[in-house]
Formats: sequence, C-alpha cells, structure tokens
Amino acid sequence: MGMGDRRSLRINKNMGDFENVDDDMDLRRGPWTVDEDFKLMSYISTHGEGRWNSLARCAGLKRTGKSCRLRWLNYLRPDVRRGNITLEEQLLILELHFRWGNRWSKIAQYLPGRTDNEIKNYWRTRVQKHAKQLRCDVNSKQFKDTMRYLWMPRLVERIQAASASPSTGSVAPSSCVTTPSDQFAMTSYDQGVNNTTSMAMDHLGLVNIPSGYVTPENSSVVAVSPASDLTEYHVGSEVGKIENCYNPDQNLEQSYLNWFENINGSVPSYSDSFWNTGSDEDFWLLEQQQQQQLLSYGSF
DNA sequence: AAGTGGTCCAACCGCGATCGA
DNA sequence: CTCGATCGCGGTTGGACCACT
Repeated sequence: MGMGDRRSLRINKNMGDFENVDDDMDLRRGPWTVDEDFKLMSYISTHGEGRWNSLARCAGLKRTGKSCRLRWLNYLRPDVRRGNITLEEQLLILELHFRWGNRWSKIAQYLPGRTDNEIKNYWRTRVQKHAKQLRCDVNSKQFKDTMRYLWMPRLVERIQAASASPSTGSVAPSSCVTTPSDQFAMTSYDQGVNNTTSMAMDHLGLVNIPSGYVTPENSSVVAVSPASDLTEYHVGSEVGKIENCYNPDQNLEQSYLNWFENINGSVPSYSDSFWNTGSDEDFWLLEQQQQQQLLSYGSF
C-alpha cells in the first residue's frame, strides 16, 4: 500500500524536479506545479467547483479529479488558512476531539479556514506524539485526564491572559514566526478568525457568544450529547466567564493539582514561564521527565 | 561539512456513501 | 432497483526541512 503502488516515478530533466506519471492514464501525481495551480484556480474561478473528474479534463490538467479536489480544498481555496494553530484553535480541537473523536471534517467545520487535513496533521504530530512520549494510549484515561486537567485549563488561562493583556495582543504562541509579508494578512485575518472561533467555542459551551451564530448544520443550537465526556464541564459556565469550564469537580481537579505539585514542586500557574513559553513543547518536555511518576501514579 | 534523526505537511490511497442515469 | 461515477472521509506516507552531532 502507500502512494507508490500504481505510479511510476521519473525525473523530469527539463524541469529539474520529479514528475510522477501514471503509466496507463498519463496522469500526473505528486507535488503540484505553479502552472497547474494557476490552471485549476482559473478554471474554478470561471466555472465553479464540483464534477471534479470532468473539471480536471476541461481545465487541461493531467490529474485525477480527486487530486484536483484535494488541492483546491486544502490549498488553493481563497479562504483556506494555513500556519500556526492558535491557542483558541488548539483548545477547540481538543474539546471537539473529546466529543467526536477522529471526525476531522466535522471538527474542521468549527475552525474557519482550517482543513480537516491540517487538523488531522496537528493531532497526529502534536497530540499523539505527546501520548507516545507518555507511553500511554491517546485514548487512555490517563492521557485524557492530563489534557483535561492540565493542558486545556492552561490553554484557557493563556487565552484569557492574552486577551487581558493588550501588549501581548495575539494569542498566537510567542514562538510563532511570520514573515513581514505575512504579518498584515495574518493579523487582519486572525482577528476575524479568532472572533469566529470564539463564537464556535462559546456555542460549544466554552464561552459566551452573540446570539444568532449559526452552526455548520444551520442549526440555531448546537446539540450537545448528554453522553459527552465534557458536557458536564460546560453546563456550569456563566455568560462571559470561562474560569470554571474545566472545573466540574473541585476535589478531582485539586487532587490532580496536588499530584502535580508533588512531582513538580509547585502548582502550575499561567504566570509561570513554564506555561508562558508559547510552546507546548516545554510543558511536554517536563511531562516527559515525569514519565515514571505518571506511570506509577495510575488514575485518581 | 557531512551525516543522522525527528518533525511537519502535502498528497496519496482505500473505502463507504451518495448521486443520477 | 441497479450500477457506474463521483464525492468525501480517515488513515498513511514520502520527502523537504531543520536541529543536532
């Protein structure tokens, strides 16, 4: 299985790069060229999207319809947003994954401009990696608890801290690097996206949102499954407050914090440089060091 | 400078669902 | 109803890039 099964690979000496061509259909595979992108965008801007196989032919692209669709949806679409996942988006991804599991396209509906592919990649490269480092299954109670009582509350705190501190402004991780040419577009776009993301978060019970927000399903109300693991964490949240979103059981959280304090020496605070690095790597580096304690701790 | 290993992401695949003739 | 075409989703992978040795 894999990408190379039914394709031949040859070097295009004129172009100086790889050209993957299907033996039978003379269809190109692999990375898209600028010319192909232009053809696809031009055709769609004139004729619209859909009917991808015929679109590919009519646009003069030696690609499968599938490939064209993927390229358009994940890369060329004007509203597609790529780059650093903001704190709010991270929180939303974690929250929605708790609720729906690997329903990437469904999750992507709540993150405007983000593709299911990008969210999936984020989950695999960041979240699953950390589960692996902790030597526990990503679906295990231990890992879920770690996210629920450590990672997610800290994300909330960092979001709050960022929004309360105009000087720090963006909630994007401080490790984010944007090129000067990116900055204008990203800044203006982020504002809109973060507003929308906040509304989505709020609609899921995390924060307050203006009335009239419509879910992807065009429903005025998001149906929250009573069986959801996280439902109970949201029902107590008040309008305009998110402090207690992940605080359904003070005793439970306190016991977790006590445990954290035991192995870390102090209770984590958003003011700690530890949480404020803007990179979850530090957090997980520490956790990696605490692997043995974690492994022996068990559930609480 | 060269080699190595890890990370990230674009693009692929298989497969089930849906559409429409 | 049937069946081929198309769409959409989730899983997987190749390779570019980067940090480290």
